Amino acid sequence: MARTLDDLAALSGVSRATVSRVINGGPVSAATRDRVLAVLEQTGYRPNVAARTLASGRSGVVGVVMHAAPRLLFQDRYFSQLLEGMSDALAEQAAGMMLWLGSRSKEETLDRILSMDLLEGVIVSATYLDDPLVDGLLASRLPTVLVGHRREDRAAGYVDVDHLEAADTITTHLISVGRRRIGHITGIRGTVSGEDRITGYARAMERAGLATDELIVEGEFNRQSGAAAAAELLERGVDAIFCANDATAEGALETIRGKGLRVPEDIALAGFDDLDFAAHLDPPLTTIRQGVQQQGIEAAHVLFQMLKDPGGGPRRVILPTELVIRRSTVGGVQVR
Amino acid sequence: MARTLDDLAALSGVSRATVSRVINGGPVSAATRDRVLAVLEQTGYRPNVAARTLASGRSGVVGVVMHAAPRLLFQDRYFSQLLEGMSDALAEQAAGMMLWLGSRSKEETLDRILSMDLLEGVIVSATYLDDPLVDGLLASRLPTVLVGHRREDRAAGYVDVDHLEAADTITTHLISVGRRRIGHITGIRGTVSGEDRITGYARAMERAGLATDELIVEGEFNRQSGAAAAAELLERGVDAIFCANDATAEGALETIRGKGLRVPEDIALAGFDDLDFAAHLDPPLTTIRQGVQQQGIEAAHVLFQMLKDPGGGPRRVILPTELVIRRSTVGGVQVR
DNA sequence: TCCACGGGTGAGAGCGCTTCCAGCGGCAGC
DNA sequence: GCTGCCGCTGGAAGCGCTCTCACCCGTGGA
Repeated sequence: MARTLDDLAALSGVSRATVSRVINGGPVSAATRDRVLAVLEQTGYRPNVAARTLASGRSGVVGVVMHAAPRLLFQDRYFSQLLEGMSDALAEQAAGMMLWLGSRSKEETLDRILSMDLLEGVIVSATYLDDPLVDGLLASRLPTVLVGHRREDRAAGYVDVDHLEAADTITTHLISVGRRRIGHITGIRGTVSGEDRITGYARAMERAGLATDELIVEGEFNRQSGAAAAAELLERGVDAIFCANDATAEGALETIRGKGLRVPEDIALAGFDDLDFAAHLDPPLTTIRQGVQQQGIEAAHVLFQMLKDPGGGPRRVILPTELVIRRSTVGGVQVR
Repeated sequence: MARTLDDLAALSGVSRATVSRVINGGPVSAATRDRVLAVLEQTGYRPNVAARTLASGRSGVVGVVMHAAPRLLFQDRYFSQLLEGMSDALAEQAAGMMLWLGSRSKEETLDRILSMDLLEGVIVSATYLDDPLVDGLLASRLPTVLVGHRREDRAAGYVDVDHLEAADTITTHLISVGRRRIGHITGIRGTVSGEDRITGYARAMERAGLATDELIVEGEFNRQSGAAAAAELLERGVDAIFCANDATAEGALETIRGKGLRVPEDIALAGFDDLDFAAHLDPPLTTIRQGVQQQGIEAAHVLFQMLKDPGGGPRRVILPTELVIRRSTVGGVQVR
């Protein structure tokens, strides 16, 4: 089996340079091209990635960085869905993807990625507003796409959903079903999604002329914090709770029922994410569906775009969300 | 900032070869070594991976292959935990990891991995007994470690847990609490874990002199199939069900309670995996805990071992499992 | 004092590929 | 018929590193 360009050149009776041109789309006469292509086909030749990278700087390998705390990382399906989406989209055009999870410090991870000198671009999932890893990548000359983050000030591409708008929508839904004392259990402070959802909630409340004093309690995107925060809100008196994500809502639900209260008759409950279990809660949870897998796919496409047309400026994509109304906010009526 | 070996050589007043020796541990006088190390430190030099790979064949990059159907892939935390374990272990010694999920056909994936010519070794998570991807990797000269699979016939390293023994243990536990008509809802046929768990179950039953006729129903490792299979088993009459995994058990639980039966009074229920939710079911589920993350870590270590000592023959690791007894098999008594 | 030896070092040849540059032949224009 | 141009092609120079080989020099034995 032919392994190197020289072998192929010999087999097809042309020079190595010409074979390289055929592979990379350089100017070659039709006759020569056909001949070489035939040999290429028949030998099943694949270029050596290391050599190609060394000579040209293009490797076809892109990096994916998901530097989150282990307990956050794969706790829900967010990162895995993202990964699946990216993998599918990258499979079409890239040679492979290198993955960095949070096994090292951010500085160390950044250092390794940059010094690798192998990557053509990076997709980084950033959950926190401030992230030195993101800063470092953006400061480098490595084409970078952010997922779940927005930086207006830089030449970075990004993909995100409009948390603010979605939070506004679901809060407005709660208002529309007659709730007035609507509490909010936040996500982790300092995260993009956490902060944006707070803002969206506050905006909807304000527009409706409703107060939010004492109605915002800090959570941590998980069941335990949801349960604790819900207890606090119940004490302060609420008729609805919008939780920063589904896991938080699950915790809140436990607390609410533990106190002998009914959902949604006494307390309407809403989440965010529409994870698998949301539809299986009792009652099924009203929530916001965001196409996480689609975000992964889009991120890959944005990166390809940036690689293909480096001068074209960064591309920004905001994906739509969907309000999924279930019985936790509109009891009695059978929805979905 | 110094970027190439030549720069470093100039800076430290030695030849490129000597700098390379310092980096790679060749014979160098102490004085020279110290001098070069100082420069190395101060410049923060990192070797170019592509060039190093091209010249030596060693890249420090290992491949991780998880070629499963999307619905299987990250449905539960199995693959993500595996990934986290590997990532942590690889971080210590490898430059990076390339990931392949099931976005392409197995043939295409295999082809890409092999032609990449960049990887030092591969860790492949194989769920099915027969897998052309595994065959192809083993047939190549690429050092390969299997996770969740055993091949006695080849020079492959592997890491696995003893499903058979574990299934025997949990079945024996059901017997020891007085059950006699113990049904088994299998995993997907043809998977290593599915088949081994059947065998373990059958072995325990046989040893106790209990029949298994009509007591084995095929499942698919998920809730839906568990619910359906349980219905069938209940019709045939059972006093206990051992499910091939926790998700299956969750489905079975729904069916059992749907028929107005009590767990464990009427039907004792056992699962396998000890996923997060197992402890939160009502009643909490007796199951087998397997250290998935640990499997990932071990797999990385086995691979490093093989890379360090290629002649040393493959290493095989079987990790222990743990029987976690909860109220789904021993109601009344408060366990855990 | 001479020779054999060996640890430490540098020169240089690649690894497989891309890409610049020069050259070749054929065609149009004069 | 000769020059000029242009499209293709091959030669060759690297990309940054590893590793073999030869060499240098200092040491110990004869």
